[in-house]
Amino acid sequence: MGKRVTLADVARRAGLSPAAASMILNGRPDTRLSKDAHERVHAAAAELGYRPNMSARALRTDTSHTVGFVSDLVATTRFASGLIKGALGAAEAAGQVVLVAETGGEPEREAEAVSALLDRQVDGIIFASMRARETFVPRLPTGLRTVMLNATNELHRCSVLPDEETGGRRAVELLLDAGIRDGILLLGYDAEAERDLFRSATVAARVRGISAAMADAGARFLHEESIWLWEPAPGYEFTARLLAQGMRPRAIVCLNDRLAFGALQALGDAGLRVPDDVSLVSFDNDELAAYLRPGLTTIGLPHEDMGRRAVELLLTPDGPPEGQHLVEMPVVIRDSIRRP
Amino acid sequence: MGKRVTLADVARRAGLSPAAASMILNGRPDTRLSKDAHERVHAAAAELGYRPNMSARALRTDTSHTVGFVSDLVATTRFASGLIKGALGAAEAAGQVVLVAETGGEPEREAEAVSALLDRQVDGIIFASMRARETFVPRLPTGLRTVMLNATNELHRCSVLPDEETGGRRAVELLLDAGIRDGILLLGYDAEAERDLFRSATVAARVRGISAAMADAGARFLHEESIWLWEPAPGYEFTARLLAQGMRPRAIVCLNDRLAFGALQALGDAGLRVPDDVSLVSFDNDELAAYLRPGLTTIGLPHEDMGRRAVELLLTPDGPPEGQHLVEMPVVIRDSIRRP
DNA sequence: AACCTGTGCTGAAAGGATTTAGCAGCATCA
DNA sequence: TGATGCTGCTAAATCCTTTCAGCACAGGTT
Repeated sequence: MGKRVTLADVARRAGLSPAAASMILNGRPDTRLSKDAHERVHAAAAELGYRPNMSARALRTDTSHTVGFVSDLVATTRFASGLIKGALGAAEAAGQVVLVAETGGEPEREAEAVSALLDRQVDGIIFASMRARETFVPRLPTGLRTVMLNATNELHRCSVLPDEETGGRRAVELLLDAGIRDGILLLGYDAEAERDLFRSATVAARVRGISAAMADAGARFLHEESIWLWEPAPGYEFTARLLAQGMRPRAIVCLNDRLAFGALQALGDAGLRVPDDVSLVSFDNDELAAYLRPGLTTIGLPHEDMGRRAVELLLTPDGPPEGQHLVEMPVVIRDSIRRP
Repeated sequence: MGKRVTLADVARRAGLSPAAASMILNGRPDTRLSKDAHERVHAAAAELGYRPNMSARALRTDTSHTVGFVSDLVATTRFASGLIKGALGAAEAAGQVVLVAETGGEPEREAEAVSALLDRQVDGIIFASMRARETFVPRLPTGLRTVMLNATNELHRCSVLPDEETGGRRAVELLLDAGIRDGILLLGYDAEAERDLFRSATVAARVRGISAAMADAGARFLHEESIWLWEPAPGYEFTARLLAQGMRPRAIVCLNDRLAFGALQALGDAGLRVPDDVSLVSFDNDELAAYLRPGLTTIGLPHEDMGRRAVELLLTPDGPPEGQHLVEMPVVIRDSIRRP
């Protein structure tokens, strides 16, 4: 029953050919169809509630108004879903729809996912990564639009990344603005980490920004503690140990919120109050950061903005512009830095 | 360059008509094509790396091997992305691909999203909800397959829900198994909450299971504390107040992990140790639950299983079977319940 | 009168798969 | 010998949209 309305139905009702109706509905510029014809077609389309059949259109034009989103991980972190959410929003705004695939980072699944998307004639593919910065991408037909999201690739040069360097600067600046220049402890930087595929580029840039801001202020860290695993437990242990050694920092920069969580507990156990005795600033704006008391002031990862940006770049009329597109990291002020 | 391989190419190479090739590749049962023809076609397809054009197929058959996933919220909780992840996995296993749309729960966006999916001839739509149990669904063409995920709807009778009642029982049973029958405190139940659209059904079933298990064991709660906002701060405050009043529970059942987080802090501040002095069990298996020390023993929400299940139901050959399909909640044992 | 030039529109093909109807050849049967 | 049935395959229509080539007519030139 109730078959879908086709272009032919619209054309018939407007007393025109499907060809004319098609041109009019697509707003072809150079056509010579009368004003009257335009009105009749639009009226007919509206009255019948016509919606074009995307499969037919895709078959003919090889564009589906659909973008592919291939991610190594989807559910593990809020980061991943933030990227997707941003992408969905931008796609919706552009009248597109998003095909999502998860690959676990396995090249075979990735190749299969890409094939499945190409079978459906997606207009472009976003490759998002949660774990590796330089990311594997299967061979693709030339001319396919691609954007690397939180990732880079030799062959696919348009990528969207958080502006970690500026973010790093901001963290330090927050402390400086609070009048803290000395006695700052850095928690989490690991020279080894730079060689790690996962966070190498991220961490390097973040630390670069931190160092630059310190240097600009003519300040030096009281101590830099390398920590491999950025989780609450090590954060707790290292902080507790330093405190036990008699170190009395005025502030701690933690390279992520989970370390900060641990540090916060250790400070509490040592009878030190945040932010009165010690200020704390960290990175990521983890869900955690809002739960803690005091709430963590943190430099957030701009998940949604990045996802949004990726779609916008993908749909740029002339194709995605090459280059690293840096997205500003939000400064989330809570209560872990003392008021000046 | 390098145009895609079409069915006609395969047929030509196999020395047959496209019709024959189509039947063979689709494994039509009643056809009378020779064994030899079968082999030639499959060989040709493999050699050329043929992949069918889904748009063409969809145009002809009105099936796209694509499922729609319409969700009110995508990024807010791990719950949402877990549902998606599960759906993606099951879809991949079934050779399908997933079109995701987010609506914010707004009927207009929802209607638009559904239209966009129907334009692409999806084989069915999953309606997922994070916030409302009885969920709005726009009018749909008859015959479209639908599954409600973490939601219910009058007209669309196939839904997937967590088995909260059994989950509630499990929580209590964990305490009973640890030899704790008395001095149990219930934190979070709110009679008012039952009337709240969001978690009404969930909470009601959860509490029903808890009560049933207690009754079965002939046990009664030491105290039941209603808390409206299930966040760490209220968890802390209510627990601290009860302790200050001199209450000394042997165990606390928290209706979610965030409350438990607060309770844990309050217990610590009062000098009580978990699990030695007080055992703690809660719900949701929030990210938080693993971070805390001790790790929270919790009854998890089976996000991924639910997402997976929804796709499986959607693709059931005879259409999604009506009814409430309950998914078992996992018991996540950590260290917040004392060993017996 | 023949020739252009615009104007406003249409016919038909194309895109790639599926599916129905049916053709040719051969064997069987009466 | 003609009818019948089976086997193995193909021609052509169909799904719906887009797009190229071009038709018919009006009005203006030469």
